[in-house]
Amino acid sequence: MSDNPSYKQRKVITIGVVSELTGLSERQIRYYEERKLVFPQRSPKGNRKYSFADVELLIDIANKREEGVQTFEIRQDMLREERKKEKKLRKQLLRGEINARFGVQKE
Amino acid sequence: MSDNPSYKQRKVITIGVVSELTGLSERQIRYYEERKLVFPQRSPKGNRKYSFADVELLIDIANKREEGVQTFEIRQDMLREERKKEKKLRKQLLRGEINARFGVQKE
DNA sequence: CGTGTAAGGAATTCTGACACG
DNA sequence: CGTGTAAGGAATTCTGACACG
Repeated sequence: MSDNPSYKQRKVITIGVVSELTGLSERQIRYYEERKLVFPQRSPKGNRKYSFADVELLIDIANKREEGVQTFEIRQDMLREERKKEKKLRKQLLRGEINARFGVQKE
Repeated sequence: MSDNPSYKQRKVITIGVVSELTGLSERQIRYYEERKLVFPQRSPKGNRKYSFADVELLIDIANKREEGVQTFEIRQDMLREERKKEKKLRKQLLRGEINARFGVQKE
């Protein structure tokens, strides 16, 4: 009751901390954004803010880069994955499985 | 599998973000630390880092302050709560309920 | 392509202190 | 007691660019 699991998604971590957490340089992190692999939020004054999910994604990216995978390919794979998930979700929506899974919410 | 729920406890949020999240001024947040209500971690260069749990605690503190509760009393209540939980935990340990609850981990 | 670095400026954070009440 | 503020310095972050490969 009240334990919000969206901690993982909240964008609250500054780039310096992300750098420590991932072992990547700030330069690298910003570059991966340029290549559309990560999408930090911006604070009012323009500072980047990342989520734990972003941190994990960046670690995955770092691993792929070590294997020699180019940012371009990483992006392709990510886009494919996304489409796959969307497709699945659309199917579920059609079948009304969402209600079934979570129980029908009556206001 | 692999979804670490310790997001809530990781100290990664800078004081500026905590201020936005809680509505408290940085001055207030630092003062509550002085009064031993919150315990941020320090980065190598001395910057404070907070967890989501800290943020929630600070929100609770803010609510109590609005009700006129003094930091001194808030601290007392927190210490009492802690002792209560420790007592409970000690009991469980004696009974071996920990293993029962989580299943026996064999390395 | 992916990353390092120096550059200059703007914003952040820190501490210790004075203020008011 | 709890919080605001001005002060001065140190660390952070930002962008655009040049460099190497």
